Formats: sequence, C-alpha cells, structure tokens
Amino acid sequence: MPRGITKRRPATVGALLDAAMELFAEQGYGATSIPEICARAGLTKGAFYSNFANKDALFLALLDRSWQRRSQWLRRLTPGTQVLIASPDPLRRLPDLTVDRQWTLVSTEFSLHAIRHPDVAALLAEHELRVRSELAELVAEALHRAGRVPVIPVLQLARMLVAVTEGSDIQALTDQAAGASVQADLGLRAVSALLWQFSSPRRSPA
Amino acid sequence: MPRGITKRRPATVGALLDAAMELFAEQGYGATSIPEICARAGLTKGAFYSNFANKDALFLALLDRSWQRRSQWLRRLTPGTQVLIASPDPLRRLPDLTVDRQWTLVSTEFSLHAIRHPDVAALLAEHELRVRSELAELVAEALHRAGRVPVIPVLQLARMLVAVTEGSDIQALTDQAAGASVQADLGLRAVSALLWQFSSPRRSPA
DNA sequence: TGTACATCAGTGAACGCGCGTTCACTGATGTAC
DNA sequence: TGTACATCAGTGAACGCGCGTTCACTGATGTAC
Repeated sequence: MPRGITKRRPATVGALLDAAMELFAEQGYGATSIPEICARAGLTKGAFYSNFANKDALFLALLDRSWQRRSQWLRRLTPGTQVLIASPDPLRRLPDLTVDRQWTLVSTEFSLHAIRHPDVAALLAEHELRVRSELAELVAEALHRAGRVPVIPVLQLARMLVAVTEGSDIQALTDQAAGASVQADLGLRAVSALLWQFSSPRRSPA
Repeated sequence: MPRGITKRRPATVGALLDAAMELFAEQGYGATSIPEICARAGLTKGAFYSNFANKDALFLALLDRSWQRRSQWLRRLTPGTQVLIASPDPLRRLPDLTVDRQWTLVSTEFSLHAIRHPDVAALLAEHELRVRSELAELVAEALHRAGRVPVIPVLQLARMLVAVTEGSDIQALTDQAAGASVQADLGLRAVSALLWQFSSPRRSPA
C-alpha cells in the first residue's frame, strides 16, 4: 500500500509542463486554456487538477523548472564571455547567437505577469537577483582575465547586460518574424561596449 | 440623410480603444475578453462588432493610435538627449525618468504578438524602422552638438538604444512591482555609455 | 430656422460552444507478507 | 518470487457560466427642402 508520491506523478507533471511551455510560447499565457494544455500532454483535465490548483500555479512551477535549466546554461557560458572584452569592438569568435525563441517568449510573458501581480513579482525579483549575482561573478572573472577592473558595482553592470540582451533578443525575434535581415550581433556589440565602458585597465601589480 | 461616417463613430471607437488600452495593460491581451472591453467603455458588444472585425483588429487600431502619440512624444524629447553625451558618465539633469507603465506593458505584449504572427510582425517592423530613423536623426544631431561623430551607422546605434531602454524599462517595472528599490537611472547610464562608446571626437575643421 | 425622413450606428436578445472546476469512479502502484 | 489490497493518481461525465458572433430592431444623425 503506497505511502506518499508514486513515480507516476513526476512523469505527469513533466508532460504538463512540457505542453504548457510549448503552448505559452505559441499562443501566450492568457490565450492558452487548461483543456488545451491537457490535450497537448495527452492527459485529461482531472490530471491537471490533481497536480495544480490553477493555471497560475502551473506557471510558477514551469518557471521554477525553466530557471533551474537556465542556471545550468548560464554556467556553461563562461568561456565565451572572455572574448567579448578583448577590445572595444572585437568579437571575432562569437558565442552561440541563436536566440532561444521559446525561452524569450515565455520569460518575457512572465515578466509582464509579474509586473501585474506584485506577489509574483517578489518571486521573480528573488530569482533575478540570483541570476544577476551569478552573472556578476562571471563578469568580474572575465574582466580580471582581460586585465581590467569594473568602475561601477558588477551587480549593476550585470543588470545592464541582462537588460540590453533581453531587449535585443526581442528585437531580433520580431525582425526574424517579419522576414527582415536579422543583425543578430548588435546585442553582443552593445554588451561588449558596456563591458569596456564600465571598466578600466588594471594597474600592473607594484 | 447622412452620407458616410457620422461624428458619433469616432467617439465610440475612441472609447473602445481607451478601454482596451487600460485592460490590456491590467490583464494582458490574451486574458482580456471583448465583453470586458465593451463594459469598460460603457457600450454593448454590438458597438464593438459594428467597428471591428475581432480583437486582433482592435489591437492593430490601438497600436496605430499609440504610435502616433508616441511619435509626438519622441519629438518633444530632443532637448534631453544632448545632456546624455556630455561625458562618459555625466547625467546631471536627467530627462523624465518615470517609465510609462501602460505603454511598456502594451507595446511589449504587442512585440510578443508580432513574434507569433508574421503578418503582424511586418507591420511592427515597418513602424520600428520609422521610429529608429527618427531616433537616429536625434542621435546624429545630439552627437554633432557634443562635438562627436558616430563610428557605426546611427541606425544601428538607435537600435541598440531602443533595446537597452526597453529592457531596462521592464526591469524597472518588475522591481517596482516587487517593492524593491528601483535604480531608474541604470538604463540611461547604459544609453549614455553606448553613445560615448560608439562615437569619437570630431576633428575640428581645418 | 424648422421639419421630414433616408441612412447610419448602436442595442440587446439569442445561439452554440468551450471554459474552469468538481467528484464518484477505476485502474496503477508498490508495500507487506 | 508471488499475491493481496490499501493507497494513490488519473478518468471522464457533469455543471453552470461567460465567451464570440449574429441579427432584427430602434434611436441618433444630418441632409434636403
């Protein structure tokens, strides 16, 4: 006689989250219904209500999972960072430029959701702080390796980099959807410029 | 016996657009229903269908109006631009910093909508090009007045400025919603840095 | 200026449909022996 | 290893409600005289 969770449950939850991720990216959060999510996951509506109180709860769970994955992704990014600071405008070998369409759409939607719901915003702020801290560390390391030191707090610098990257990603995706020629490197050139501008050469040790 | 449009119609359309703007900002596009818009405008559903084919058509009309207003706003911004380039990090007198919450929410939502619907994206791209061109002119003028010349095409520079501003606006709004201390000037410092970084001193005329 | 009336622009009832949510149920799970 | 069965986790029918859309109608508009 089973006690607590069975191994069936996480599989169901996973299928629901996968389906929701796809549909939120395709149609948007507000335009996606619970029955749609269940159908895409190959489950009935009862399965949904057996695991989540409502669509908002699903959204939070989805973000939690996405954040974990994103955090791993960020850590694997380290090597690429260095090349960005080599000179004011270098960018010979570029890190992977393809914007993660699904992630950009869903995380932007989540930001909007947070702006509208203060309690959700608190959650997001907490997460953003963690991301910015991780990124700040990466930036500090990369600057150091490039023989430079930041002239403003690295957390603030990290924040700017996130802002310009997110803004550029959305621009790139709209251009792409419009069939226009996408200048995918503009975001990175801006990142590079900001890193350069907000750091200065390190005095060689005396 | 009336021929063509009466003066009653534009008033109705205006009321519907006002109501839609409020509700899209409050709840999001996908989560807002046509009956809700009509109720907020103090009209019946019939009035809606007498003026628009569906919610998408309303969205396009709303953006058209918003863009016109925004374009006027941009023109009034000129004076503030100059101070941003005076030195790498000046910013004594700042232009109006309060982020237009409603506009940011709705225009971001529209970008997402465009990414999902290529035909809408074409419309948006056309508009963005116009905005960037106007902004590029402002930037060129401001740089000139500051005794500098751009080192990349001003259109590309304008594009970066828009990206960083939009990204920062969303950050500022989420922080604000979370009750965190908002560093509203980070976006402008980044703008200032980019203007500085992508321009160089003009040789004085020989 | 005043009135008749053709045209225009909203009204409000009606429709079928899919939504969110509940719940008695059945089949899957996995422990105890 | 095998089986009994308590517990768990989805099933699927049911519900009331609000959605999007249509349309016969009525009241507002504004031109013609």
